[in-house]
Amino acid sequence: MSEDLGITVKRDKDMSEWYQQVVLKAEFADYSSVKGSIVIRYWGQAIWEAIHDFWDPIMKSHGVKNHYFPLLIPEGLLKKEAKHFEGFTPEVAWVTMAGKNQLEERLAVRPTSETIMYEMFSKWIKSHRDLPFRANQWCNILRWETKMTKPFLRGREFLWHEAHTVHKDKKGADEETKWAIDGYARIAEELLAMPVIRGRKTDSDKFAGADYTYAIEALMPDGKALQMGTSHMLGQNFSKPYDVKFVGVDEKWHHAWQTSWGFSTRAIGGLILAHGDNKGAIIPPSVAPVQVVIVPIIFKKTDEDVLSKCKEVEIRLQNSGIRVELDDRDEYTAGWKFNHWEVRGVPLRLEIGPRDIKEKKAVLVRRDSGEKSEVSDMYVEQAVQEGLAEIQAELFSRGKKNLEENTVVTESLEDLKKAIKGKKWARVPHCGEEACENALAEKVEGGPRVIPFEQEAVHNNKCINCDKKAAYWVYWGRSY
RNA sequence: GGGACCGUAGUGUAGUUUGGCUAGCAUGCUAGCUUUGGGAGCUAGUGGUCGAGGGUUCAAAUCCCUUCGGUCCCA
Repeated sequence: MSEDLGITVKRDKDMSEWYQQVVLKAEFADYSSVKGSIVIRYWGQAIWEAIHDFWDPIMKSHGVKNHYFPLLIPEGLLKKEAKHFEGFTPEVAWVTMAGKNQLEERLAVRPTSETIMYEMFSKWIKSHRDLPFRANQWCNILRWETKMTKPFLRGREFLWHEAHTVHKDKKGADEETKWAIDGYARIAEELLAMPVIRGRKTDSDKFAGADYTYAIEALMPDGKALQMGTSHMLGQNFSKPYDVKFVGVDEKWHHAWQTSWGFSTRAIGGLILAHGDNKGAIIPPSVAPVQVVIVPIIFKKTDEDVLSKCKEVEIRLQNSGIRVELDDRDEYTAGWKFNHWEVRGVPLRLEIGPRDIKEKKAVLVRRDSGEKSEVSDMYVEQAVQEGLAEIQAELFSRGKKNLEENTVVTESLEDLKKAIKGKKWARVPHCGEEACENALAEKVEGGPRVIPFEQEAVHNNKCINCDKKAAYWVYWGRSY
């Protein structure tokens, strides 16, 4: 056995190196020849599809209709909302040439699609009867990051879904913004087994062009926060320049109220970071491309029996709606296969050998705990179902524990510094003023992550940085 | 925005300080035999524009410059 096989660094020792090895060795993704552009391989793509398959029907039943809008946005169109343009300008890539010819107007490769969508919305929406209007697209976007790219977590090109909604009044848009962030929390918590904090971004951190931005933030095991989804209340900031308006019941024209919200492949990176261990990834059963792998333990004389039993069990599990794979490759030993599937994070492994057949049982092994148990052949389906449910719950409660143990609640600047040094984040009172926030960022590593919806009383508390009265509790920490 | 380190076969690396042999090793891959309850063994074979471009030199993986890519640290 060589030391090079498998993951060669401990997760706690060097999380960055560990993460990179898991992504590559478990075939979630591979580097392409363009910096910050990764190839999402089958293992990562399957998880993205699982997220899609969970969320897409929820959106549809909420009235969202899927569309596809063009990749390229003319500069003039992108510029119409000034703050939006200013915010995205540093990261926009431009198409300036077509063949040998310079284009008359350069075209932006979409960093997000508000502008190109709203130009169309203004054409399509005429009456209050058209509202609420909800359009979504699953697509790729390009944001030209210059530094610190990391597969899934920060890259130039990534996949996401972006939904854009139009409402007749502020109330409708406010409610929609909240609905979306609650939905994202469900993806994170129910599907990906990652507990998150829901809240509002501080003004310095909100989406360029929004009135306010809601976000969900998860805490990674290295103490860095990961923003996993955002929902923006756009107010009338876009409806005015892009002329999205309707005739109300009062027979007058009104500018509409809008929201936009997105969730990206970044979540895949979060999932790997959040659940993995020294052996590799651990994928929550709900999104695992393979939920249980059957590894036959084969000896020459009996291999026909073992293989046919494995096939039988595979079909039985399939019929119970379980994603199962039989690893019947004869070029690898059983031990090799164990490691192969462990790096990839398959939640359960079922071992079936001659001994098991004789005793009418199988050996079931949990990826999260390594725990082995013998299950009677009769109850294999049930045991697998239960095992999957237990692992899903266990991963979530581990995450919950990590979140609780690594959240410090303090009103002291020193304790905040100590928390950040100790790879935690902290919930602290803040006055809410941007200058003060910047001053705090000078003193303490990290930045404001999110103002949680659930607020404790603040009236007796002073801002952690200045002596003014605190306006809210905010999570402060380093981030991806 | 500032700084540090790294780039040699599909993968991981030795060699670079002090320029000089046919660029070495492991793993992978291919074939055969053998083996299988935690990355098996033997034999034979395969695989390299030393990231790219330029310079110095009789001679460059090695020294110099530029550039691309990767990683980390600080703001």
